[in-house]
Amino acid sequence: MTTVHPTYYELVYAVVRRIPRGRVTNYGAIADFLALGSARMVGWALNNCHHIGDVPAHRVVNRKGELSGRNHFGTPVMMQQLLENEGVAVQNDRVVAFDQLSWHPQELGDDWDILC
DNA sequence: TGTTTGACCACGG
DNA sequence: GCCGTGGCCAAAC
Repeated sequence: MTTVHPTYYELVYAVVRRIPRGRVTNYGAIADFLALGSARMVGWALNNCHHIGDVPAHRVVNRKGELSGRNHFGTPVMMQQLLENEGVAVQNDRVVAFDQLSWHPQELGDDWDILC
């Protein structure tokens, strides 16, 4: 591991940590905000998020609002339970009123680059 | 070093 | 409105 500067994972994790409680976002929004890589890359990064432990990956869903990553949690229902615990209604492995709960990283403000 | 693989997205048919 | 295809970029093999 010679690379010392923040990896792409770090950026993704940082954004995911900033997702407000009770809100959800999608992979494309994160990738678009970072202006790096692609939505696939975000999913790939989240695949390794278990290595971190404090990343609320359950707040990240695909563009359709489906819990596409539920299979990567301990149990398939864990992701849904976590969301419901935050007040996010989930039904049929899909976030209800996803359009309303959808959140974009740009909501953080222009100071994000500095915070990073 | 080239190929394969992803928790995706947009587009066209 | 569903299905196939291409694009995207970084890690693993």
